[in-house]
Amino acid sequence: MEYNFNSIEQKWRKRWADNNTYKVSTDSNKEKFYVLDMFPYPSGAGLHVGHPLGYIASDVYARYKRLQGFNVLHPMGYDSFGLPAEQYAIQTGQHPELTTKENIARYRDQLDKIGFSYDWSREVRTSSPEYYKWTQWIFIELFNSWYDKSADKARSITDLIALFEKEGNASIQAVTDQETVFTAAEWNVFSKEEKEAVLQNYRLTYLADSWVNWCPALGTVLANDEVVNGVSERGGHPVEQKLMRQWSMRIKAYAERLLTGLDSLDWTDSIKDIQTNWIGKSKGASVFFPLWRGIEGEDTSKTHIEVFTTRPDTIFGVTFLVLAPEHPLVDVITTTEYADKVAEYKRVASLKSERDRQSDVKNITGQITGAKAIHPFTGAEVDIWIADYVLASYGTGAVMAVPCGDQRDWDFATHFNIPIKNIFQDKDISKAAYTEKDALIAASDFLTGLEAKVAIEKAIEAIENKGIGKGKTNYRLRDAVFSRQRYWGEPFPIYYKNGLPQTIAVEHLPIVLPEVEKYLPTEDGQPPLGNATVWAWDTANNKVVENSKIDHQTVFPLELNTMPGWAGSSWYFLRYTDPLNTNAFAAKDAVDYWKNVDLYMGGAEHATGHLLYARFWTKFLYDRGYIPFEEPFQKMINQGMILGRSSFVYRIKPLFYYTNEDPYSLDKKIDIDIKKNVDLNMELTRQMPPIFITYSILKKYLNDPYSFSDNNFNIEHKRILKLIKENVQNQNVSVELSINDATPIHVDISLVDNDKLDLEGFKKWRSEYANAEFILENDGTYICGHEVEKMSKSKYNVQTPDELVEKYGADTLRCYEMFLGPVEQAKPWDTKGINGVSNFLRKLWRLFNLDENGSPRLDEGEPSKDNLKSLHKTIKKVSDDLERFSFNTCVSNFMICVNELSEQKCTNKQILEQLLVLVSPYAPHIAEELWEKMGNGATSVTQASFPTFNEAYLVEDNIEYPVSFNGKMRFKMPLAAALSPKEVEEIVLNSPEAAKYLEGKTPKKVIVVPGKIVNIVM
RNA sequence: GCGGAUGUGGUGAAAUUGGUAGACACGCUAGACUUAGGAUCUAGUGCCGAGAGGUGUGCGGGUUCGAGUCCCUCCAUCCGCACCA
Repeated sequence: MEYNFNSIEQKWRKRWADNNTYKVSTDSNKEKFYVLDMFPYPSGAGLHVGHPLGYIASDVYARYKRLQGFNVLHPMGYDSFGLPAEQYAIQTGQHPELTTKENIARYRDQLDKIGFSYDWSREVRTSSPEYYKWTQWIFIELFNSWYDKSADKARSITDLIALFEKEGNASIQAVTDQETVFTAAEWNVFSKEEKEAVLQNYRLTYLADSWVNWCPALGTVLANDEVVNGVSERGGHPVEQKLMRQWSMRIKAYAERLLTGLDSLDWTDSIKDIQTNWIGKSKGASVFFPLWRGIEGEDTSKTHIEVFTTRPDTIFGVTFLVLAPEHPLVDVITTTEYADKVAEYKRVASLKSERDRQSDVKNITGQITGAKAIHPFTGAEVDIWIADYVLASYGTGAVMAVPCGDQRDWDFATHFNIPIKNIFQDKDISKAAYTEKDALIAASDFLTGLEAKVAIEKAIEAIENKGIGKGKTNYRLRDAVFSRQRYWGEPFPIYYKNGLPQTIAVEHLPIVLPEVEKYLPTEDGQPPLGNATVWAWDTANNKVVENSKIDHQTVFPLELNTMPGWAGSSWYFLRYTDPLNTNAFAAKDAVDYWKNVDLYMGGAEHATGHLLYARFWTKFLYDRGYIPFEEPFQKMINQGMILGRSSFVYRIKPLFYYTNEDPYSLDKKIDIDIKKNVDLNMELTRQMPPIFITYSILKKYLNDPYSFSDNNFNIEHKRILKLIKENVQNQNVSVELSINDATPIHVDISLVDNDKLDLEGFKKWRSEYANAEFILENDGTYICGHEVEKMSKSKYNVQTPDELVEKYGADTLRCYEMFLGPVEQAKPWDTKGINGVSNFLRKLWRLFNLDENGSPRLDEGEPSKDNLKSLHKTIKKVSDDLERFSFNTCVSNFMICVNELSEQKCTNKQILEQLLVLVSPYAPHIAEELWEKMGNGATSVTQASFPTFNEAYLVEDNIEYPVSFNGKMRFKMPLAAALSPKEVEEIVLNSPEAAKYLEGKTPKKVIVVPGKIVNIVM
């Protein structure tokens, strides 16, 4: 009976769905295992073969864990809010909800064909109100929380208010933007507005004016990681800086924990490094430099510039200060003498985009302000400069310049002839700054003679004792802007009363996205929700009502922004544990049981976005006691991208010229000739069929154009040339067919097999190629060129999983994607090898020796020693390999096993049954079918147990010892495994094979590694 | 510039703790069978060489009886960060 994958796979897809084979429940005594794929955004383009790579790997692992007896949670859903659907809506007027639904249906259809073991009853969609109700709830929880540094966790804002009422804010250790101090008495008489203004500085999500990446074309704000090279990641539109009132997330509060938490995670170093880098921790000190404005008698004791430095040990090397041009004190301190120049410098700096400022490193610019600061230790006066190499957004926006120890300061000082003071013992700083930390400090009062490490501590101590600063840790991580001026996102559960944000109680959630007529920003620049006519909050009836009812008494305007893409994806893994819960984001027992994700599979491109924000929200929910773990994703594997293999045809154009006018002559009439010839070519080329040259001839030419001669052309070339000549009526016209301007043209990969072009198909592909002529190989084929590129429609190299499932079956596709190579690695997609995998499954099928009715004719007796050895070798290899996520080598070993069993003509039932279980995570359909045919119809192979490895079957009586001389393997010698190293040595040395290499000499040394190798040193 | 990853046949790759480099496939070559299918089977296939043999894991060096694997230097490709004080 033939292996008919199409009907088998269809049958089992239906059977699994009907029987709820992959449904899991919390209620279980089994140990849990949580396998999750990164949330896909359902794009209109559907899936190509690159997408399922990670899904297949995680599915194989999930199935493997099930066979091992774990209760495996393996869900799938959609990150279904997002810009593309909105862009499409703007263009077509089609509601994003509709396109999103269609795209999801398409995704689902494609996913279903691959045979994944998802529990679809747990599907979630971020854009469904039942889901985003809880996204809104988390937002409110963040709004109602503050970060207590002394407890090092988030706490309820009501605790904070109680503290304010009792003791004011002076002694509260919080992560806050609050600068002024108030007493309990003062707090208690603050107005409601004043109180809220203060609380905004403490809340974990808060309103603030912030500089944002404004994208006018999209009418929205983008996060830093959504901006690539100054244009929007999606769409490539220009982005500018704009000050806007926005919701922000106080992620900075978690900077330290996000950093230290990385140690406990089983992620790649590369991702951890990216996050470490992004958080950007630096230890040092902030130091106050008192100002001296040069005006006699003025009290300057209260005015100072705060700088941040990581090298307080070099403070005696300070010869000037530099402020960022945007620093608020610049205008205050600049003397009248330099006012114009400073204003001009600031103007020029403001014109430069962030990108220009970054790329222009070589051009050193700066402006002296005329103001001077007092060195807090030496009392010396130092000039204060402004320069755009200092960033307003980092540290304090001011640096103490130590030109002897910092290269940028050195460059600046050298450029402007500022003195450089050397404070390093025996180090030359005439050519460059000395930036290493290994020098002894010199000429630095109490720091002289100390090493940097000691001196840093000493300096901080002195700074703190003197009251001129303190040790400080700085983070590069910024608070995250959380507002988007978009339609297709979660609405905020916020309305405004007297301009103050008010939250809506959880029992009235979700606040459902309103209908709008247009998805664009309003004419007066409001976000798209400004177009909604029913978008006001009625506090009396607790519902959304018409805008016309707004009276600012009981009916108030709702927030017009929506949440960013990362809101819904920051907690979705929690929802899968209890997706239908209407009373909580998930029931406590569900979260407590499933906990965090054990294996997370997805791309590395979310390193600073999703993976950081999800960690932040998880830590927050942990702090507030909602979940029992601090990290969302314990182990992560980043699958590599699958690249496309594009195929090319090469078009050449004939060159026509008048015979009586040599095209290469330098005649006086050359201009006229050229024009005549150009006209001739334009006219005649249009009449000619398109001509394509096979790649192998072209390759010869490209490899060595100089020695390429007409002899390399074959008879085809002459035929075409003749054909063209016949087409030209004019007798005075000559023609050449040169290949040096051959144009590569992408050709659809479905027309190419093994680099051979389907000529008839190609002619039908495009009407302009209908009469194409080809310069072919001698065997009459056309060989295409190829290149590895990203998969894209325009390159005609997209391979969809659907086509392959149709042609080879889902099991073959699954095995082949795994067989390609290590999952983490980027690799080109090439269908060439898929036949090999398809053959493997057919060979597996044949092992079962099915008769015409599909009943296997198997041997029910005891398996042979060889059978057992082949099987147990595979059990060991496959379980070892799966434990280290080496999916590709498993497939190879299945092949080896099937090859061996075929050779042994094994039809043993026990052996084949266990083999099926081993293979089932990779090829579930064929495994189920054969499992059933073997008489296990009552159960599914998914309920089987992973076979147990028995070492005994692998024990060898004889070992083929490789015998090396000086490390080079010369011959092999079969010897009894029981022999001692000494005995092995003797037998080998006395063998005739060895004599050949010994040449009568006595070896210097003989090394015998029992069971492994013999090495003879001559 | 800094940090990370990767580099092995014509191709995808394997070699888990230093122990037979190239398993398993693709492709290619030759052959068998055939009602000519993109089927199946057999043999061969890193490179150089007729052969004996030599040589070989990006380059160069080192440690070791033995190195794809460990150490040092350099090169290339990809990714991330980048005036970060």
